[in-house]
Amino acid sequence: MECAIEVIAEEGFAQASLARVAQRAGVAKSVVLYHFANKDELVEQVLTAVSMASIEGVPARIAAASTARDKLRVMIESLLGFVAEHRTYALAALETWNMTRSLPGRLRLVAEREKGADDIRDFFAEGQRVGEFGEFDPRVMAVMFRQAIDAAGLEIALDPDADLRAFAAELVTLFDRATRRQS
Amino acid sequence: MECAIEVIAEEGFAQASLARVAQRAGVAKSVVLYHFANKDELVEQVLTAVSMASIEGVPARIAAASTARDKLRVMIESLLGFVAEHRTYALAALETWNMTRSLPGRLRLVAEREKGADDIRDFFAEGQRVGEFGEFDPRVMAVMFRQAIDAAGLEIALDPDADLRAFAAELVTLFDRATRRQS
DNA sequence: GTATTCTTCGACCGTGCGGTCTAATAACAG
DNA sequence: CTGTTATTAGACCGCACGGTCGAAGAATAC
Repeated sequence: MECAIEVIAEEGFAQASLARVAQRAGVAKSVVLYHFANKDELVEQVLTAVSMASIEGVPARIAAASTARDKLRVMIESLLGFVAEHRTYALAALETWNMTRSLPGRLRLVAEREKGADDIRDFFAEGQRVGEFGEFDPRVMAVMFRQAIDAAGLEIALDPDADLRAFAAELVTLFDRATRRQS
Repeated sequence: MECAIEVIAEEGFAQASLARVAQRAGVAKSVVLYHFANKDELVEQVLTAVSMASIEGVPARIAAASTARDKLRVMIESLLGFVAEHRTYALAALETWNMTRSLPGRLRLVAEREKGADDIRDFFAEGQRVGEFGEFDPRVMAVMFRQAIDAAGLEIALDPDADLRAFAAELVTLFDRATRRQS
């Protein structure tokens, strides 16, 4: 699995054939299929593992923040911190998700991701309810939040030396302004 | 080519084989290769055609706007208007771009897209220079602008009946706030 | 030590891919 | 009508893919 993630991240999802993954792991192709039943299962477990890893410890840090604005900052910094520290994982997640969207029969994964989006939307809605955020469609803001996280993955995909700390800081101020009250 | 765009948009880039495109066009596979040399050329021309179509008339409308904030609004509304009116084209562009990024040897196309990103970055920088925009990294803002446009494509990919007009309105206010002066 | 289970390997299979080639046909120029 | 060119169809090729299978080797249980 580790090897699968590496291949996807470094060579792209399209190049991540079972043979290529097996070669990287130093085993025969059939060994991969012995442990994973079929390729879809491999991909699904990769996606699950990566997304689990990406949000590890984030809920705790969010709970430690008192205000909604602070939680928002923590979320951005945590997620981009993960991308920066686990570039391979982040790239694999980006690649896999992009491909998964178009390939057929992956509705379960899409549904899961949408559920995560709902959580973020609810967070913005709650921030509005308590009066911290101004008026905006929380769903649209949630979509843009996710796009911002994905953008971090794109950054390191195009430039491995990208300064994600500065990028995160920019995103924090951007969303801070975008969620302000008053017109 | 029209058929290629349709297949990519409706069935996904991965399913858009030469045979599938030819079948859709009602011709033999070899006919496609007679007109396009190879698949890469087809993809490249599709991407070119779609991106040309997406910005058709946009420069004129931008020039008609006087302030930078107005130009920003016009850009968002124009691009999302295109997505709404030519969903097939927009979906094909999204699909193709996503795949192209990972596939090898497509550096030319990536470079072209990056040039377009530079233009948007310069637009934001100019807006800052004349004092209309506040302080932020124009490159990051340009990245998020592009992500916002892509988000529109994702919207119609997940829900064909998505209300892009409302989505555009939300984006306009979002970016309007994000580019405001003062902290 | 033997029987059983777990794991690995490499050969193999069917399929669909991008791409080539040949022959037949349609369009057209003189 | 004739020669030429543009266009089409379909058979074909080599390749890489996901996946299967049977035999051989490790581990483990008793």
